[in-house]
Amino acid sequence: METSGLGRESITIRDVAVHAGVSIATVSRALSRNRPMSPQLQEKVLASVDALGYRPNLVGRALRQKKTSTIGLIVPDLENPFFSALTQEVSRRFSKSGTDVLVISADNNLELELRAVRSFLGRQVDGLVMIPCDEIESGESVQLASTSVSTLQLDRFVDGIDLSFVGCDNTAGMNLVINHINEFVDENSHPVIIIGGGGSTSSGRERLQELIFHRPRSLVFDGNFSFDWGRQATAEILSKGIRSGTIVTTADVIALGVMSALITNGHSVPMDFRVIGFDDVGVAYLAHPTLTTISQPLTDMADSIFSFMITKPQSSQIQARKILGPKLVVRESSPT
Amino acid sequence: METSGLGRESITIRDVAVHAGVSIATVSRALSRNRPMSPQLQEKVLASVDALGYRPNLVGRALRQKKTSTIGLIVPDLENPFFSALTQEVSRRFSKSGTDVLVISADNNLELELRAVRSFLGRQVDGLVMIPCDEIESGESVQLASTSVSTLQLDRFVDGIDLSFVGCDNTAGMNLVINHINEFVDENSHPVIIIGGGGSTSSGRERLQELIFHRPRSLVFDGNFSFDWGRQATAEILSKGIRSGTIVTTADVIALGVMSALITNGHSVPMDFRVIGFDDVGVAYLAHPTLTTISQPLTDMADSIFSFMITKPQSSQIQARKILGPKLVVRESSPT
DNA sequence: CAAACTTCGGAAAACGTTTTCCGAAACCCC
DNA sequence: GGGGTTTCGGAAAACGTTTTCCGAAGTTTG
Repeated sequence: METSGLGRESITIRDVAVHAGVSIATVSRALSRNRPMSPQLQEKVLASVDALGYRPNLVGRALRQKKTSTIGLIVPDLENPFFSALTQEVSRRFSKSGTDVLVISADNNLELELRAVRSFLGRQVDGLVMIPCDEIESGESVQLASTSVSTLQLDRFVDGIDLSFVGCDNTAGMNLVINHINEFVDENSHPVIIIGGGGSTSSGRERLQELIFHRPRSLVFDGNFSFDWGRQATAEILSKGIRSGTIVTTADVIALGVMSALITNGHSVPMDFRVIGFDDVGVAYLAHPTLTTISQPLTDMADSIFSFMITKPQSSQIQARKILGPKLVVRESSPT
Repeated sequence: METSGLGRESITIRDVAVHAGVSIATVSRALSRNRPMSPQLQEKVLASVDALGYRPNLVGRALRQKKTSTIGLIVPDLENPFFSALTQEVSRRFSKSGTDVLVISADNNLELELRAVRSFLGRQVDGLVMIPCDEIESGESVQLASTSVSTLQLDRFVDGIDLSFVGCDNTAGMNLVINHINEFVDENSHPVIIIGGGGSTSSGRERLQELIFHRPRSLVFDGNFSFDWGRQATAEILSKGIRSGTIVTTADVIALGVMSALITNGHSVPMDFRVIGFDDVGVAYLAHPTLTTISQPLTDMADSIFSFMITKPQSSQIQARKILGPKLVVRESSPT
């Protein structure tokens, strides 16, 4: 009787078969209920499984079935609270159905993104969900992914690639913002300042475009989706001598950076500057003042991704796009 | 010549072998450089690999090698910015060495945590890193994990389990806080209010204990690691008629909730209440006022986890504990 | 130059499953 | 009770790799 030791020999289906005095095929069937079998035999096998504490080796199963019960999710940056919330939501949705979601953060880096795709493909994931880093440059990664496995784009898409997409309607979202600011902005006396971000992503571009379309005479800055960029852009604004206005951003992380910089420099929000974000991340409600923003339907997005994924055997010609409706949440940073 | 279609037949090592006119063993060797071979043959094989765009099936490899080049990471809650930052850091560290980190969020749920362990074990991960949900109740999960695979505890540990741990020195961290508040707290006139969280986790408990030990006469609240709990506790404090003091919390997320609630109710930080957090998540610097907190050495933690993991073949008797030193970061929320 | 190594490619086993195929037994229906 | 159908367990193939083992060359050595 060897008491553990370093012996990490795991029990296989064969051990169970021997213990129960049946063939391995029978064990497999008893567990998978793939074919009806006599109850007493089934019970005998299950008893052995229990006695030995057998757990199937999913690698072996995957090799045989050509199916891993796993999907990959590639996010640009886990530290952006919007993406971590979305990740959580997607995982939750899939875990209900028994498929695991494996997450890799590309760290906003195209090379890492491509590596992530390759890794997932090699691992034979059953599907791939990508939030592409770049509207153009991620083309290679997305293309590679989509030719080998059922692939979905989430939140952002790559230009010119015929591939299903799930995301929120950024244009509609920005129109809500426009309507909102129209309530207090007098075009001539009260400047609108636009701080974009992620201009090389589809969502960043869509949001920025819509803003500029409706407010063509605004001062525009473009950077990336980060706290720091918000802070930096604010410094520029202040250095131009601007001391009041409405600052519309394309993401909460930017808006939070903006508010932080404004307040640090002694300017009041919303008295001097109104600030508006996009995404409605958890901290938007926590900031001071609380941040007006556009709320994205995270749960709906996750649900859509899920149903697209399981009904994938559609003709690959018909690529569906699911665009979900965002909502305006007015808070202290931009009172009417 | 069939132009794609739905045919998702991937090329295997056999196809490469045929194309290059060699055996599959040779192809395998050419790719793995496992055994020296003549350069011209190697080149011929590599050319075929390129021509066909062959990528090895990692499932097949894993089955044969009994090794997946994969580790699992189980976090309690991805939406807590501390954990998402830590996750990113760990992933980054391992990806340098070619092993993928698969992440599952247990959603602060013991059942999901156990399921995550089982899933990872079935997937034959080479190692498992856990941030246990509960100091006691996670025992079953951690035990199960550690008996089957090389397992490490990160940031939190389970009581009474002999298993390596990497984390920061919470006691030392709280001592830094104590020293800091001693600079302005007069024991009798200026109350210290303690808002704990995660009392059923080792880190939450350690932090709270140390605080209570040094400030035994403080008002103490205990809840969980969340914005909402911070807000809720603040409401209680205010309802008791307390209008000033120093509020020490056991996590930034709590502290941010506290500040938010205080300011919403018209109380000033730091004039009326000083507030202190723990973790130094990104938003701590963004809040208003900026939050005094204890900074944890995330990169060092990831590095330690990595080196523990690769040098695992230590005798399982000698369980190492790596405790890293935290740093105090004084910001606007608690001036001296 | 024969004997003893060394080098290097290929055949085949192995990893742990699921599933196809077979054949034996049981059952049913006139 | 015999032919046909159904039921049900087991043997073996298959999934895509890596690696062990062989044996045929080539190379050294006394």
